[in-house]
Amino acid sequence: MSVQSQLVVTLEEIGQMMELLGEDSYRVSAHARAARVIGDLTDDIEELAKDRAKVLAIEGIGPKLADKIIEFCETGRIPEHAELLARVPAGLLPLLSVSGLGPKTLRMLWQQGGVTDRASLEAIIASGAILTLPRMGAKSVEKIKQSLAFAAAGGQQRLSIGLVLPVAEAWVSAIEKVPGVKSVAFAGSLRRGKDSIGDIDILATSAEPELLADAFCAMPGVTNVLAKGATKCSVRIAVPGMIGRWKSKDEAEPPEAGFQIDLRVIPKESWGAALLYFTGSKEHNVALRERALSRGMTLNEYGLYKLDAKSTVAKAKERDHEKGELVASRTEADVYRVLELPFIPPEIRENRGELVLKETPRLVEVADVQAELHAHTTASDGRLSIRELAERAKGLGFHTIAVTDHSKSSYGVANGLSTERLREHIKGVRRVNEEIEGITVLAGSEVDILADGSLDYSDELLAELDVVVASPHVSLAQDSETATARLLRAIRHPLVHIIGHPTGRLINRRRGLEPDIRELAAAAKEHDVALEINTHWMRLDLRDLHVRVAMDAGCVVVINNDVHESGDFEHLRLGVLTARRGGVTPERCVNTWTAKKLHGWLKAKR
DNA sequence: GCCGTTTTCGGCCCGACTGTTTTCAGTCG
Repeated sequence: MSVQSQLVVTLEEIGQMMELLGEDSYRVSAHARAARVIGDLTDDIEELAKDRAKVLAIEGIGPKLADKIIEFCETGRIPEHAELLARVPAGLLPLLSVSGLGPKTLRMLWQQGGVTDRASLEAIIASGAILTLPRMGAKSVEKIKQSLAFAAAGGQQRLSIGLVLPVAEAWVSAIEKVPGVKSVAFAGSLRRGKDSIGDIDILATSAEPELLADAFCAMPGVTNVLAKGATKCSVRIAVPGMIGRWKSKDEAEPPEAGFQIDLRVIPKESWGAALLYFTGSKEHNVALRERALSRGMTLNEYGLYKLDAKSTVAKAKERDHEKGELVASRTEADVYRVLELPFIPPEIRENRGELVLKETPRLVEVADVQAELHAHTTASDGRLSIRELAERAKGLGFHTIAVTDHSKSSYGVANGLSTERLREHIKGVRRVNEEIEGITVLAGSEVDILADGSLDYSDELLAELDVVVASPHVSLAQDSETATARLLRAIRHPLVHIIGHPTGRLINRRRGLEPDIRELAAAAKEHDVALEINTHWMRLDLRDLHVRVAMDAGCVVVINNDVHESGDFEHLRLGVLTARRGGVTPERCVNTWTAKKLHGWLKAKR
């Protein structure tokens, strides 16, 4: 784990332990916020820590937290963390993530019920002793019991957006068919395009809210109704945790994940305010509400209200919005406009600097993508022939498709091509390119970056190819320093155009390499190499924060579907969401370029 | 513990639902 991730965990734990000790909630949230901003940092925290002023410049970091952060970077520890660990049973911390168990309840269970970990919690539930504790009735205990069982079955994990998006879309269509329903949309992290999703938030307007609530809770697939009210319902459904080619043959079918769907029914005049509110992120919302307050307004999910002259913050606190004049609520854009902001695309609503934008950024869109530069055929481990691949790409309106089958080291796992087979394959690609009209078919390779950073084919052979995608496939547990050196060597190779799925991570399955992305991005900029955003739902690699680093460094990216079969082209939207989260504009994404510009870029390395 | 176009002290976003309560605390998003 990098120093940055270790620091994030340490700060989070300090906050959690303070919370369990019942300390001031603002100190608790200061630590939680610090953990988040450190986690989001695209600068090297160890570098920053050498200059106290730079640490203090981080939003939400004051003198005390700055000292703790610097001490951690210098010594690898924060004394306060150890002191707290001596006072709080370590076994309590994981219980905080059990749904329905909050800090107050856990603290009470600890101090009055002797609970110190999961086992002791289960014991007082089994013995019935828990029922004698304050606010612990039969229903509450049953909920805790269920949540524990649910967590033990692995039910609380986030799932890849690629698995969740189709489920959410199916639910939206089902809800649209309920009588009385007017508008339906999903919001939350799904709308923001995060790579993994914890639950689905759906927003609806209806002429008959009660009917909708009943219908929603009775939908096929619902395994559990968690809450049901007039405007808000929560249910749990089952979602397969894994599908497709990433499951090894001897692996048992993974358990279905219990997944939560929240439905909010709102008046149609509040649509924009509600969509804004439920899309989040929470941090973006908090920042918006603070902005509203500073302008004499208050924002909630029903609208933006102007407080009259004398009623500023004090009036807002009375939660009496009847006295305020509604100034915006119908569309998100209306709310932003009154707050003197441009429309902020959902993907960048993370309170990572988007509130200083003067105009809406023109982020890359699915329709901008005109080329695929990473595709496999039956020559290695793909399902399509060269021609089928080219026809499919042409059907999507692409001007260019690159055939990039695996290289020789991947023979065992992906039927990688020997030198001889690649030479034959190039001829086959050239032939199809001659025969087909309306699309350029390029000869390339997804060449393995070996453990030491060397490439899997000779330079002489690579020079015959139009496109070289260099990717790591093996030795994905290397330490950070080795991984950085390995990838830097590939970036500096004069014949390489693209670094494919740079970290090799698989969502929920494999951590992958943890190279210094800042160094890679700087080198990629210098050598004009594109870093790939691999769109496969299991990869989404580069991930959003890495993309942001790449954009900050001034380098270019490519959004590649890593096509193995026809359906893989449909992953494009996932990669585009990730790119947008990283702030990618079309001019910085090589496969949105015209054929002339893209081909010129490729030829510059030949 | 942080922060400042009314503040260097006194604030810190807002609302729905549940369960255990006779008016609200806790959790969640």
